[in-house]
Amino acid sequence: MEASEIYKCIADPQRLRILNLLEAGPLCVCHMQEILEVPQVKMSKQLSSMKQLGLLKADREGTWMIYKLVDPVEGLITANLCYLRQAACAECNQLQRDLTKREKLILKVTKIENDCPQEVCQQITCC
Amino acid sequence: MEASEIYKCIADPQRLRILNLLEAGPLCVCHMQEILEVPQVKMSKQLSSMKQLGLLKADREGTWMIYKLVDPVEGLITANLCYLRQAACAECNQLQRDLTKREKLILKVTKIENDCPQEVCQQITCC
DNA sequence: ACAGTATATACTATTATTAGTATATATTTT
DNA sequence: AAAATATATACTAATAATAGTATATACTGT
Repeated sequence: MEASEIYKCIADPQRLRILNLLEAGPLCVCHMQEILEVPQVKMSKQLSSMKQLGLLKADREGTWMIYKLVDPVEGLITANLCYLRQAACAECNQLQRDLTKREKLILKVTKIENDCPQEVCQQITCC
Repeated sequence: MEASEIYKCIADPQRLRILNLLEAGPLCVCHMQEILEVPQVKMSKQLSSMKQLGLLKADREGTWMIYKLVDPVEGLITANLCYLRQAACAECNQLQRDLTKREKLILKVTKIENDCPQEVCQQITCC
């Protein structure tokens, strides 16, 4: 895979947010959709293009589709996310907020609604 | 400056090559043009867009325009270049070749032709 | 002032990317 | 088998990015 393809992916704020979320752990489409507040089509199309690129993979769990980060370029994505999460720009702040939102959402669907994909709710570190 | 703008810049192989060259030291347009083997218009337009973005700055020296890297995002560009220069992809190999070509060109225009911008030929480390 | 060299810009044509609407598929539940 | 939920795709419209040709500017040396 060429480096420019990865950068092209990161270069879109929406896609960067997706990478940021998935770096923290697998998520299904509808939850990402809820966190990022985007229409379903857009989310689905972005995920499918990133999957085709080789940056993500997906497994079905019932009607849910669970997406995961692959990071085929040996740490390039991870290293950049690590940098961006503590950098100072509007986009970077958003990444941090998204992670917080992710935590809350997983807790809610797991503990309150009791309706969460296995692979997602397994991520809860403690109570 | 937003992160996505920098990534959009890096995402173009040609622009990445420019950043890679300038990270090694200032260069004038015609020399970059010679190393990258691209038409003058293309080089000029890319440089001007990168300058407008705030990634580069330029100083005139006679008829030459000397471009320099700014790296306003505190190490983000440098860190990625550092990574890419030793990574394994076609684009990454090109970066290394460009640096070699740069060395040779600077030596040639300095020592043989004796016709090199001050700021450029100052970079020669030793004989 | 003129010719030569280096660089930049305006304008146009071409191609790539994104967004939106509608519809389709896959799975589970009833 | 029908309804509900989650996700994906086809198609079209809109927008952005790139490339190319021609021309302009800026400086130097004669």
